[in-house]
Amino acid sequence: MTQQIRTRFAPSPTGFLHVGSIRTALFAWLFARHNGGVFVLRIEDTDATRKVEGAVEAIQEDLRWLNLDWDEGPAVGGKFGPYIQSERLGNYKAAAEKLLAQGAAYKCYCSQERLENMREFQNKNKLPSGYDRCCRDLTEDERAQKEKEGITPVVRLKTALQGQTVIHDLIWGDVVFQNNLVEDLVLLKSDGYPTYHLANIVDDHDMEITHVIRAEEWMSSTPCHIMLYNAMGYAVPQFAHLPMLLGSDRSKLGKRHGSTSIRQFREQGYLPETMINFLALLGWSLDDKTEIISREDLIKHFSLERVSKTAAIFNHEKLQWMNGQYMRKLAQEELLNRVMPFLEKGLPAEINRPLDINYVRQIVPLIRERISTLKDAATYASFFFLDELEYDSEMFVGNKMTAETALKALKAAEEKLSALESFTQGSLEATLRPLAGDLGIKTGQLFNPLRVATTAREAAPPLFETMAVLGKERCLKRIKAALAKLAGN
RNA sequence: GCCCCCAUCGUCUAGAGGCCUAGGACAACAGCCUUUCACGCUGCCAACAGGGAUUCGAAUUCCCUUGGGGGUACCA
Repeated sequence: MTQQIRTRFAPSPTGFLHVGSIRTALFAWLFARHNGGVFVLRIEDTDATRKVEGAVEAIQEDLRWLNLDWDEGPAVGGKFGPYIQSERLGNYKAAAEKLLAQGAAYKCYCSQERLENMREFQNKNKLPSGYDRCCRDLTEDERAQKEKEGITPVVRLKTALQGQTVIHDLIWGDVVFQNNLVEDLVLLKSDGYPTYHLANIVDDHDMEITHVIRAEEWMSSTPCHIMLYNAMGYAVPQFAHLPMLLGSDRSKLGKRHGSTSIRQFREQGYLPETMINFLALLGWSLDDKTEIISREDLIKHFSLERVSKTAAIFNHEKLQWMNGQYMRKLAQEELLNRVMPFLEKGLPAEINRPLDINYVRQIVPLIRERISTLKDAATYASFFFLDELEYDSEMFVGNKMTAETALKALKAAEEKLSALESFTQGSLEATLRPLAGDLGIKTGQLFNPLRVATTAREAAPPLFETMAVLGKERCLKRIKAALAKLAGN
């Protein structure tokens, strides 16, 4: 019986979750689920200055939206709780004290100013960067002196000065670092909070995390983490560093690249299943052809071996295409339910709320092939709801068309339609198609002005279905308005 | 500057020495379908960064160059 696999996602509550973080969460979650393991959510709020109000709740909401469930963490608890680091401060302090006592760490009294000067000097003289270990070998007297001066020290790790540390990464293989280049990182800040480095190691150990799955940007501090594990007498977990997510200019995906928080994608009308599928394929692939893959298959087939090492650019076009795929795959009623809130929110203010769901139910099949996000529905379908349409008379005069033919066509259509009892796709087509012939014009020459009259759009769903949904009264009213507009020009 | 890493079509990727005249997808382009727009379908453009080495044989192994990314905080 092998050890139960436990992974965690450990975001800091500094705002809405970034899609890159979500990708990390997804991979950690998939790895746990694939292996029948445990997925832990832990909040890393050790930077008091960056904490954002409500972020802890927002993180959970986004994860729930994506259906990435956690077995232990905020809201669900667990035997290793609490899962919020600011509630575990005692643990880190104890760890720091233990390291201090065994001589594996030391107090550093250097001022910010001195550190800045040091960095500048190092850079200028092409020296390796890192703390110069000024306080590492302070004598008892020197330390007493500093304390007397009232300086609150930080605690730094006493890293090995020689030899090398090897990371056995599940994705990158063995990566070797020279120990003398590993910095004496700060473990405990002067405000009493731990840094990420300390808190992370202590919690991952206490929470029995077996696989640390995190972003590539953590690679370079991993040697230090390994030293920390060793100094604490902890077993070193397995590491898997995920390749970066880049923006279109190949730099770290950030605000400059448009939407980056998962919340923004949600608000733009992307489906959670799209986001999961899309993100899973950023750095992982099943084979040489699979693009659309279900959550179940993802769990079934996910493996770290198939994670690539190359950073990936976030491709919005492909995401949009994929969202269209998922939207079209949704059952009619399901799509209706998802679209409703976006219509309620996105339709022009003058339209009466709440919307009639039975009316929207007729509209959804007409627009589903024509929109690629839920949000698109509001702009695309607004003409179904508006009382007064705004016509651009140019639109009536399309290819091989004059205002006169358009006027003639609309006039004739109005008469025919007024007399029509049943207003269905079939009856409309049966009435209007022959009419074109009677008028001696092509069907397009009749249908196009009619489309513009009833929708005020050049691109709209199929005419007869659209008119049937709009209903006789609305259609006639719009045709009259169009006629007036045309006559006026 | 210093440390670490990466390198296949514009983009996401398949490829773990002969199956590769390098496959799939998005995008682009050209068609078909069609009352518009879409959807769908068909076709097409397009890549192994460069140079050495190993080998009968290299996209696949090694080295160098170049390019790119990440780190270099009392942030995570």
